[in-house]
Amino acid sequence: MAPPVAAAGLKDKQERLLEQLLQADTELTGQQVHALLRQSDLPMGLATVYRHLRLLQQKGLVRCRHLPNGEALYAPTERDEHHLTCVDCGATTVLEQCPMPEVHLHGEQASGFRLLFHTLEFFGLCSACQERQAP
Amino acid sequence: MAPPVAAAGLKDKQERLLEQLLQADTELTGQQVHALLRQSDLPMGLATVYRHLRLLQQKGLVRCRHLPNGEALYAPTERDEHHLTCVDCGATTVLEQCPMPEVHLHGEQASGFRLLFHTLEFFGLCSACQERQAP
DNA sequence: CCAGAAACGAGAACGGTTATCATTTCCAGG
DNA sequence: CCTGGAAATGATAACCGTTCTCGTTTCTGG
Repeated sequence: MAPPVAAAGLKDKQERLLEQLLQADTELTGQQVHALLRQSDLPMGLATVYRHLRLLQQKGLVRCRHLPNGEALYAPTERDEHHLTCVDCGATTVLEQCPMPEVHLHGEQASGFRLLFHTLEFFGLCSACQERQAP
Repeated sequence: MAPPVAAAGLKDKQERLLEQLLQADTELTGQQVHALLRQSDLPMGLATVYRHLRLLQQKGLVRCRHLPNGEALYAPTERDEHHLTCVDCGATTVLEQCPMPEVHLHGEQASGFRLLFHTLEFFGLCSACQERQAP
């Protein structure tokens, strides 16, 4: 009956983590997830956050991409978003639709691999950065 | 006439860097490039290597992707390779052919962006890691 | 040959991620 | 209910690749 507050340690932490990612409207860094959970009813240490984030990846539930600066961003796999990122300032735009709707590797190529997810990212210079370095 | 040795400071460092990447048969990390150049006839500092690597990216001549562990790998854009990476052990396989031969964003989506390159990476579990965690 | 600007590079600083390891939580049996 | 061992946890230290800083060197073209 009660809202999702006040409950404690009921849900598996992993579920909770995934939930957090689903709720967010953007990709989150490990630290951000940690910070959000920190002030929820089920806080968990940074180490645990990263541990489960990796496990979720191995289950194919979470996808992870890296910004030019090396930061890692996590998002639920079911959200099939891809991005356009400026190589200079790092600004990223979400692409409306996956330019590659249905790509699956030819079974053979993926010898033995169990495919979990893919990342398709585009890089370029945003107009601002183009101008800034044009003159 | 003389082999590429003994010459010095003739070529622009940036060209040299690109050359190094072209010669290599795999992607290289910034540190590896630095190390290689270190024992060539045109050594350059680590900072310089990274500086130019970024510039080359902005020119669309070099592509960069990140391994699950965050390391950055550089390769010439003209080498249109993509990979299959194990989320667990990090092992990567080169895909024979780009599963997405000709993708260009609809001009509109890339409002203002000047497209330089893309990275399409697949992630999964290699057979070894699948077995290791199966039992 | 000279002054100002751009490029360099050695080493310090950074910062996100991972490893450590002592402690706590689970659980299946006694 | 106890109990002992295994797995999970988390505070903190360690890592390590990358970026910054800043004094020095190299270019440029006047």
